[in-house]
Amino acid sequence: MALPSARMLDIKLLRTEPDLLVSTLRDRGVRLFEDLTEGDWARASVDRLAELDGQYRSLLQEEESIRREMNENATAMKAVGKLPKEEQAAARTPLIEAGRVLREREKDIKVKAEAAMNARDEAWGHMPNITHPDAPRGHTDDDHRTTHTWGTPRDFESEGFAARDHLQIAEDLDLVDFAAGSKVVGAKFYYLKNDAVLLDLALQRFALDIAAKHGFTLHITPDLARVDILQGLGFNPRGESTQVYSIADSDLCLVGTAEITLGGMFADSILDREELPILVAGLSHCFRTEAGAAGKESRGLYRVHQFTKVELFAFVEGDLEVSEAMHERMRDIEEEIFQKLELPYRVLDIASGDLGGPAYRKYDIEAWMPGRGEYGEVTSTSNCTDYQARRLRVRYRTEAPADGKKSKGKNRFVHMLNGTAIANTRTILAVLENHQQEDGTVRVPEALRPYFGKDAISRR
RNA sequence: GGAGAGGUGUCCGAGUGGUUGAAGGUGCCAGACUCGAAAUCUGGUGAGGGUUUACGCUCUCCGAGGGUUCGAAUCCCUCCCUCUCCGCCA
Repeated sequence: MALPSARMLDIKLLRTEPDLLVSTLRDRGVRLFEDLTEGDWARASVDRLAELDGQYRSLLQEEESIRREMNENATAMKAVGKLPKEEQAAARTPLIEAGRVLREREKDIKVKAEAAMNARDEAWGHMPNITHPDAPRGHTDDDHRTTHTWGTPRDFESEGFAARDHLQIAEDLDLVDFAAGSKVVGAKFYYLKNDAVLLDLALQRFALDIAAKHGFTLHITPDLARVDILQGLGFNPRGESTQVYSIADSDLCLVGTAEITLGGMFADSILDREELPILVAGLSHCFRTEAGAAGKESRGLYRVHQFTKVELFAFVEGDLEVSEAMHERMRDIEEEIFQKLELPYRVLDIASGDLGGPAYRKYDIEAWMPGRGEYGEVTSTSNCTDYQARRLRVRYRTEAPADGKKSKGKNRFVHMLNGTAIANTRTILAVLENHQQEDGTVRVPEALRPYFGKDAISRR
């Protein structure tokens, strides 16, 4: 399903809204060209893009005009068959000769046009999505806007004991085996043990039930996907600082999230409008290389190479009002989950520089993590508008305008949204740390007990 | 892993190297009939790109990529995928 060219944003924006693209690049801090990084690099980048686009289009027109001549030549050849037999040979000869010449010219121009297109798309492919007007602008973690908080972190001091971090709790209750993980696989792999196994499964089931309650169709997805699907969703498996594990001698990658497998489900298809919105939830394992992520957050379960996650995904009509409403809804579902788990959190409206390529707007939920004494990311939900849909060609047929005319509906790109229901390791971390008790056990929140089967996590 | 079949438009499904962008059906839209609906009948309906104020003109697309030819859905090569049967296996 190779794409003719990478069209992450509507290329027409380059001709109609260059200023919007300039501010997009500026807000996101995305440099498209290595030699354009100083001064008004954003403006210069868009100018160069426009130039590359112009070069391609003029070559394309040249190529098409030759094609038309070739077609005319072939049509003329057909007419020869109607001439008297003795005249046919004489009529054919010049046409065959003309056809040969045209074919050579076409081959030549085709190579040039293709090269021009690749040059344009190479740069265009790195153009990120435009940004929601209300999303904060900036490039550091301090630029995120806290929209609201929920719950109050416990005051362990007043409760009379010192909070332990999840590593300590896990060791005390024999819940995680990091040593075996690094021996058998490598650093940042782990085995869950004992009650942690049951907690992991309980969280999965708990999240799936909430997803189903909200109308999401449940899936267990593959843990691998093709490279072109990953690219369609805006992931870069080939980059040098990639987060993606690739399978040798194949075009497959281990998925870093079920966003990939869910989002790819309708690649290359035209949906009926009545089917929308399509809400799917997917349970998958997630694999991340975490290249260059060594540092203070690397201990324990916070940043690991493999975890299990329940992901929410939505395909909605290609209308900002619709997708923005769905985005709020997905964030609400995430909040519902963490409220039921009784975990204090704050919600961040992510700043432009940290949105990544596909997202138009992104909300993160950060749960309170007593072991670190700060909030840490546990979920993330993005409205990617039509950015991913363009590359994957996920469209839907709009209704014909009710004007009584014979005009029919147009095909439009859907808007695609994703969000975390539960990322297991980080949620386990938050549950252990927030609900630890003085006696060393961990209280299981009410909502989770039917799934966990007990009211406390304890040592076996 | 062995043997075979096939990949065509929203979907299903025809297709002889040259009025085939593609029969037929389905779906959809409009109209007729009807109190209304169903059924029936008539007509219209593929996608993407370039160009144009617009009407329009034009290019590409029949799994993907090459090749043969004046001309390829149709012939050749490579690859991918799907299905059926057999074997193996959780």
